[in-house]
Amino acid sequence: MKRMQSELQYGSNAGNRYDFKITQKVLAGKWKNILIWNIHLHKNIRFNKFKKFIPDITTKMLSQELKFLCDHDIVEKTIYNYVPPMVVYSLTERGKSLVPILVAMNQWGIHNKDILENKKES
Amino acid sequence: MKRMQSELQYGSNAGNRYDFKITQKVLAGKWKNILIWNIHLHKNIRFNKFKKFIPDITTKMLSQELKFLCDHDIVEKTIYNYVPPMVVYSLTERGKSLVPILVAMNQWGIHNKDILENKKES
DNA sequence: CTGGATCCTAGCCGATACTG
DNA sequence: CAGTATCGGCTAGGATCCAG
Repeated sequence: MKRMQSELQYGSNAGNRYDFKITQKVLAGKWKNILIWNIHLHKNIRFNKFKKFIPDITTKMLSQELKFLCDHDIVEKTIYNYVPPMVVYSLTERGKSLVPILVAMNQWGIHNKDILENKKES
Repeated sequence: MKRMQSELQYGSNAGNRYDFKITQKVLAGKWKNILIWNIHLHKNIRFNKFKKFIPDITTKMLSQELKFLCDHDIVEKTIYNYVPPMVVYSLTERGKSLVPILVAMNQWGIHNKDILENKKES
């Protein structure tokens, strides 16, 4: 057997637990963090509004990532049976508890923009 | 032209700035955060010690990710011209400023372990 | 309007072998 | 001891089309 890993990679043995990996899983990828951030900013968003706020995203990725976040209890969807249908997404309590981390990451990013150019200033 | 993006994807227009993307870039992937965390825990580490603390990593990934972190001024390497050679890695000030974020992510992970199993409890 | 299903590609990452 | 080079699989994510 190569490794009897769970869903996430820990140090395999070594008693090390990298619990931040759980958080990373939820924020990883190109879109998840942007989606959470936008829902946070606007409190709740309808499906098509995302594409207005985030022009580059495709419906596939939007749908897929939103589903991921709902399945992991970060985001909550409310369906109104109108014609045409209306679906509103909002943050769960768990999702809201993620915001401070995104804020911290945002702050760090602002104070460290220069790493984008400065590749190795000898 | 499709999009005149910089190195990172912002919302392309929309005035939105996702500065946490900068931070994500530094913590992204399978190993970068684990490496930073281990250097933080042990203050400084020699190359081969990493493989002791992180058994699953290959030398390729270790070397590659360490280089990335050095190039982005997160990690600092000190070379001692011994025989055999000895190289020690430590966190820069910038790298240390990343630790609180990893701590926060770690805390969030500990308090939200259940998302790993609970896929959608209706 | 709100999605799901398919196909396809670039890049991440692992396995393995080699070097100063 | 401390790396680099090469080959290749897997998967995240984009394009496009279809559906309730």
